[in-house]
Amino acid sequence: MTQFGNHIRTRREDLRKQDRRFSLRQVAHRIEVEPAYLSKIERGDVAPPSEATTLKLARDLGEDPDVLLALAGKVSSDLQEIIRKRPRLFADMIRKMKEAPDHAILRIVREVRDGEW
Amino acid sequence: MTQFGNHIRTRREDLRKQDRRFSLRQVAHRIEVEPAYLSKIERGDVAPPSEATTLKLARDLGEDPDVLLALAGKVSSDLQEIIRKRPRLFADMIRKMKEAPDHAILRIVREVRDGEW
DNA sequence: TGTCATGTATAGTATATAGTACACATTTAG
DNA sequence: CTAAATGTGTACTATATACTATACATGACA
Repeated sequence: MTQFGNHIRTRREDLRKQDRRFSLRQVAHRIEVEPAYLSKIERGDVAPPSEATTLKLARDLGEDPDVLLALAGKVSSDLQEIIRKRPRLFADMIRKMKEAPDHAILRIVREVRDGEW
Repeated sequence: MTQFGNHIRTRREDLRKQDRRFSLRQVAHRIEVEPAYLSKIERGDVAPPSEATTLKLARDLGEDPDVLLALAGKVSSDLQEIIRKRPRLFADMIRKMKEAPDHAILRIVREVRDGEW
């Protein structure tokens, strides 16, 4: 199950149909890794790259960073920091939200955005 | 700033006043690490231990696992998994909650617990 | 006063993480 | 038809992570 590799290879090839600059080599150059390495990543020959490299990749391919990190089996370090500052509170909240349907969570996000406190 | 080490040394020594079984060596034995290693952890001579070892330590010392993991600079892998399953939703929510005061978050936890969806 | 438990210093190890470097065969484009 | 660009196979490497093993000095206590 090399979700990550398949995903970015598909995405890159899609973009490439419109824009030749999305060759493996050119993407690799822009995100500053060796072409051979990106090749191995796309084919699932190696584990997904570091957070930093994943984020560059997300930007280059126009993908959601959190989604791409999730596919890489990671959670953004800025989120982790937020949790670590109030571990009990956030751990509790997240575990409770585990079973909540999307719309319930969305409603909460909306409420908080509207500054309900 | 070796928060983790200081914290568990203090905690262990506190417990020890009531119970001789909280010597460094005996705790180390129960959580299945070498005494020398636990010693170095407590003095901040090495980085905090793995998640698994931190959890054993939390149990032995009667501490909140999420808090101890936070002091170790980590976030519980079960929380990470929850986030990774719905990355956009949870990333959004957590970032919005960053500025929210504790009582606002507590209210939300309560609402969700009461099954408001 | 000897022995038993305690904490620690020193040295070493296995595994994972995150890549680089280079050569090579194949496609693509002028 | 050839020069450049493309993707990939192979062989390394540096650094971090997470510890173990052994030996030793110190203090308690019976």
